[in-house]
Amino acid sequence: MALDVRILCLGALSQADASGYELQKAFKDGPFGHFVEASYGSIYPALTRLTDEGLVTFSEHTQEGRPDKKVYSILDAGKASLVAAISDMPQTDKFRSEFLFFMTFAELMEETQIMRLIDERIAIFEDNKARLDETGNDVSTLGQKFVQGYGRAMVEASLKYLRENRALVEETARGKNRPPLKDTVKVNQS
Amino acid sequence: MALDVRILCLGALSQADASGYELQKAFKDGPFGHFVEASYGSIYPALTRLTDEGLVTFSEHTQEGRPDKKVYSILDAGKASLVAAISDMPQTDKFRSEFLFFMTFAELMEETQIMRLIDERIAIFEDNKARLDETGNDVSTLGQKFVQGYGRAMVEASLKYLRENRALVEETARGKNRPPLKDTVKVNQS
DNA sequence: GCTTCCATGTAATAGGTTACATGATTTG
DNA sequence: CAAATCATGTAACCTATTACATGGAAGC
Repeated sequence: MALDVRILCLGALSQADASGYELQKAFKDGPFGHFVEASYGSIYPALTRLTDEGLVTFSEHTQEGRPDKKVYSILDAGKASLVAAISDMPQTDKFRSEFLFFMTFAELMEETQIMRLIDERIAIFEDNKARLDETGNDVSTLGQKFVQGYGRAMVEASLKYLRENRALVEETARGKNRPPLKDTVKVNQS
Repeated sequence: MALDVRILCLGALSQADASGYELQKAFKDGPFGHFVEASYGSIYPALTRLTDEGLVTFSEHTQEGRPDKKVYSILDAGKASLVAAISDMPQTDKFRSEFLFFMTFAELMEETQIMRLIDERIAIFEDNKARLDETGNDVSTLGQKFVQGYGRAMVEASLKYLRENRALVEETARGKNRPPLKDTVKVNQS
């Protein structure tokens, strides 16, 4: 698989040296955050293996008041490996959404639950948006800007859709003389 | 995990009886297509297990000119199980994009490769859009319409962003007296 | 004639997550 | 005083993918 945790680590290390701990944070909150994820249980073994393969090195840093850490740096072989990886054709995105699956069965839920689902969704995307704006400052290359812009476009489109349809669902749930819910979903047909 | 293949199968079977083969097709091309996926290697064992647990049954259908098939139906216990599953709070979406990861390292690629990447992406989304319009006819419930509309909104936002930025990247790649690529990415700031 | 579609199923393998173990320090 | 942050690592587990096995019929 082209996008395993090892390649992820190489990608992050190509931009800045980091420890395993920092890599996890970077995947979670950094500019990769919205389309990538990895746990410590996969990052640490990946770094060990990358070291064994001669793609990265590390130096140990002793810190006062904090645990020691290993700061990894990418080697030329690692850079070559990254370039090779991004020369393959990318697989199609994997998007797995429990929210959308749940919403498919909206008729099995109560209105209050549906609204709660949508509201939480909106809150999550507002968070995402805020985080994108925060991290906006430390992106510099064309690629990073493109990716960030893409993320922002998606978040904004999601929020727009959710807000428009939230209002419609709410209205319909309140009034009883109105046409059935299923005819009121507002779809943005281009 | 709330959204494993077993729940996926229950969800699909709550809407219509189907064989394992048909379920895979439904996940791939049907109304779930854009946010769910499952292979035969996971569906068949899942159906066996659901049967053992008394959540579904099947009847064997012998067909002329075609292999026999087992058509599965959801039982009341299965429906209850599905309702229980969608009562949990959904996990946040998992979105894993090789395309975006690759694009992050655009400076390591040649312009032609970047353009190829973007063009293929656009083609994929146009396909998705066409498929959404095709399957648009057999969705009927509020939930299905909501989910479909969401998918359409995402696809359209993606296409819009890709097209706008494709043009910009192309222009910048052609002219040499222009500002560097990294300053030209068009971001839709709300 | 080759490929795709129909149809089910198993085994090997890969890949990851969760939980655990450990422990000082800072923040609430 | 409890919780979160920093920091690394391992082991058990789970889940799903890939490849394989099988085979007729229909479409190109």
